[in-house]
Amino acid sequence: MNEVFDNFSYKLVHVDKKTGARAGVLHTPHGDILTPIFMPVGTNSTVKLVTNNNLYDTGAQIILANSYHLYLRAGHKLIEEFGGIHGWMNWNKPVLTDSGGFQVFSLAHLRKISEEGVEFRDPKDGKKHFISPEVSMEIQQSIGADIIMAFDWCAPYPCDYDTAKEAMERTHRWLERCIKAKTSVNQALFPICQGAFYDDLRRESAAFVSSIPAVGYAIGGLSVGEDKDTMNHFVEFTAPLLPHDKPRYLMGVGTPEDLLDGIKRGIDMFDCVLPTRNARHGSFFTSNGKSQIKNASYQEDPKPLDESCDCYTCKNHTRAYIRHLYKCGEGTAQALISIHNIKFLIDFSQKARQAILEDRFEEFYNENMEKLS
RNA sequence: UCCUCAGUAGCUCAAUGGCGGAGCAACCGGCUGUUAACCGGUAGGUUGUUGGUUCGAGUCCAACCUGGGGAG
Repeated sequence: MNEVFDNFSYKLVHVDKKTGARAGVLHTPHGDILTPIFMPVGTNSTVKLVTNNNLYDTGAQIILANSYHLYLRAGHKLIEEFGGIHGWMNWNKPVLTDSGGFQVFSLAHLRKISEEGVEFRDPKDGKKHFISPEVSMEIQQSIGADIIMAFDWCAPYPCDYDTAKEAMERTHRWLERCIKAKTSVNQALFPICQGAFYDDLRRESAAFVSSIPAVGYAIGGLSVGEDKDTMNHFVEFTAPLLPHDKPRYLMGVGTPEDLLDGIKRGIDMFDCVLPTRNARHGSFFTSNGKSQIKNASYQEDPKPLDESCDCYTCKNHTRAYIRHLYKCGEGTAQALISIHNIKFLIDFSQKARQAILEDRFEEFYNENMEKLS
């Protein structure tokens, strides 16, 4: 089993004395990742509206792509012919692919689940496709990301106990099938803890996934519509049940506040569509909370999006200019805000890391939570 | 000068003689392993003007004003 992990290692560098927040280094075949880290999402093998050079400039250390979307278009076999996702998109840093498990949740009305797997209808043309743990592994191995995710059943919120239990147990059986189907040694398969919003299920799922040797472990099924207190409870409850010496990935999270809350509770990796989706919708992060470039108050504002940010956008452009572009429907505005939002979250995760290394994460947490609210 | 068509929210247009609406623009908000450059909310009116007919007029009648088209 060990040879599977030869190309990966994780070193827990420091644990903040007061909070237990963690700083680490995850070594992958395409480079090291300094945790805690925010990972931008590039579903279709591009972080929407952001070119690679701009993405490198944000300090992105690893990006996500999606198996389901790339299987439908352009096709995982084609990507494999282009040298896997790194060659395909000419990105030389680590990549993580999601398994399609989130689409069990997000495309709930377009899919049918069975023990064997999930039948999806393509939202674009209605054609049926069947994805099983084995198919997901095949897709993800062709795509060739450094980190691949188990094919899971992400349950909705709210979710009754019986369904939550069924989703969790099936996720566990599917995990075993993923492990059996996986043959590549240059990819780390992360198991996913499910269990919806029930302590006993979360405990059982955390114990199950922890019993399986892996480079890192994910917490799935959160940030699916529940309130913050609920999410924080289940992160706080679940994270300590996962192996202490392995990275913990909280899937689909989040906002700057969510990063603070997650890191405080022992999370090491985050991904979220918010920085890019919100950018396309005109919303940007600042040290003092999010705002909307559409607001009339920015019409003549000569300041950058965030005065304490040194991203390409903030170094070069004013709020007035970006607002003008946005109101004119110029995609450049969305691209500029995307760059800013991504760098903002990555910087934020790395500042948190520095605070952890210096045993001052609690102050960092309090100070930023105050400013962001 | 005459004929003709039109005039309703910032814009483009709806509304049998019976509570004046929509889309866009404006303003504001939401978005969490992307079906999302999306979704939602708010505001916005002396229906060109003045008279008339009518229980009741954006709607019918008259005059005028403004604009388009045509004739001379």
